[in-house]
Amino acid sequence: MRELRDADTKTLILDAAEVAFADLGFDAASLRHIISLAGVNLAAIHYHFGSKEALLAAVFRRRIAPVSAERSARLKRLEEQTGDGPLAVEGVLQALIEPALRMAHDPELGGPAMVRLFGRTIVEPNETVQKLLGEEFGATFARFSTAFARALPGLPEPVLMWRIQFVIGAMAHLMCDPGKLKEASAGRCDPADTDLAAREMITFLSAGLRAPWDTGLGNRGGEVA
Amino acid sequence: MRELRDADTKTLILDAAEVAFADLGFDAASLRHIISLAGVNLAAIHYHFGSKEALLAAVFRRRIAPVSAERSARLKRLEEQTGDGPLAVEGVLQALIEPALRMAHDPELGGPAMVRLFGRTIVEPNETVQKLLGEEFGATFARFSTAFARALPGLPEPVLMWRIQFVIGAMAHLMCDPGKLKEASAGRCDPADTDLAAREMITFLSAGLRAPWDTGLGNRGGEVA
DNA sequence: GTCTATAGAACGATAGAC
DNA sequence: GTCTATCGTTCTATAGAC
Repeated sequence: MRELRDADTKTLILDAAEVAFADLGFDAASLRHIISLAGVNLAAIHYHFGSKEALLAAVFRRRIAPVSAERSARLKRLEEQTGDGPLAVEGVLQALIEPALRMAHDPELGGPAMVRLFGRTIVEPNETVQKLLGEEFGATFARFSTAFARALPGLPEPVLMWRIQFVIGAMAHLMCDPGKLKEASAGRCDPADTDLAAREMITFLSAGLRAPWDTGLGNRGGEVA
Repeated sequence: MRELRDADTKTLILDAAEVAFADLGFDAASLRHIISLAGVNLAAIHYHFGSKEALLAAVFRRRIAPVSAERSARLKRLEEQTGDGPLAVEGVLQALIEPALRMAHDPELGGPAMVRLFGRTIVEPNETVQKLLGEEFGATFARFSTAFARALPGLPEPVLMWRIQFVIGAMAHLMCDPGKLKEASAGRCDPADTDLAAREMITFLSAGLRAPWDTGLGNRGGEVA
């Protein structure tokens, strides 16, 4: 466990970069802004990380492993408890959402800034960032796609693909810009209440995922599970 | 109707900026990139628009008025047809989504690039861009918030606020990065098929909006409408 | 209105002393 | 490992000729 009181330069940079990338986006967050937040020298970034791009990768990798592990563990537990039947959609969503939102309450996991950065990364237009996202999230994405398919037997695969994109979009939007909800609701909705946020998301998204689908024959597909 | 064959400098710049801002984001799309797309001089941008920020505002304003008008008209028609009862959720979603996606097929309305830009703007971290979005979208947002409330009587307002954010997030993600769905589905889902996209979105989102809600007392709220 | 030329600032990255 | 100083580039914005 690293002591905060004498955090080394590398950690100071990672912490500052996390906040800067989350709030401003990759392009707009300059190395000079990051060093001023971290209270270190400009050259230190290149010494420890090599480049801006490598810094983002380091920030991301530091936090994503615990989240991915927790997601995977929850999914595995759900699968074991379920046996051979279809998975509960809510359970799969929980395994996807809660480990990400849990970061907000634990500075060890990154805190609220890391939640924002996770969301931001998904909608970041920069190609380098998207490549990094694919490398770091690809396995998790595939794992959950399969789980959703097993939770929604009968749902045609293309329809599921559309719906998974909606799930990701809704998650990303709330995670990367929680201020918007607070502002729109004049403070009555608090995105910092992550237990509530998870519940609201799971309620909404599970209903969406389970919606009857259009068979393309003018009729509707059956209810799922 | 403006002739494309001898479009004036101002229009050339607007067209190029639309594509550049949509694909790269506001910060990453440089004026030099835009003038090279447009085939005009760098000074021309400042002469016609004054600043990069003012250029984005001009790009945005040129296209948003027809969309907002169409959205409002559809909502009004729905309200007139409905009378005093609750609005159909699907109808409200249609009025919100279809006018935006319709841009893709009509170069007069901006084409596919403008759909991407609409989505991109929503998730753009730049403060200036968010201020512009608030000014241009605020009235529409308020109008549709009211319509959703009327379509979902009994749904507590804070819950509705959460759900509207999920709707916006799902829309924005699909609009600003249609390539992701195509890639994730290995080409089997085509986001360019906007009729299908609208149907999939409306099916998913209306089910989410209508989901039973948690009353906070351990029981569930009634079904809506 | 359209251009060339350039100002002035900020950027990522690096060399080299300590 | 840490720093200062600076390189070379790119950015938005502008001055001024035509």
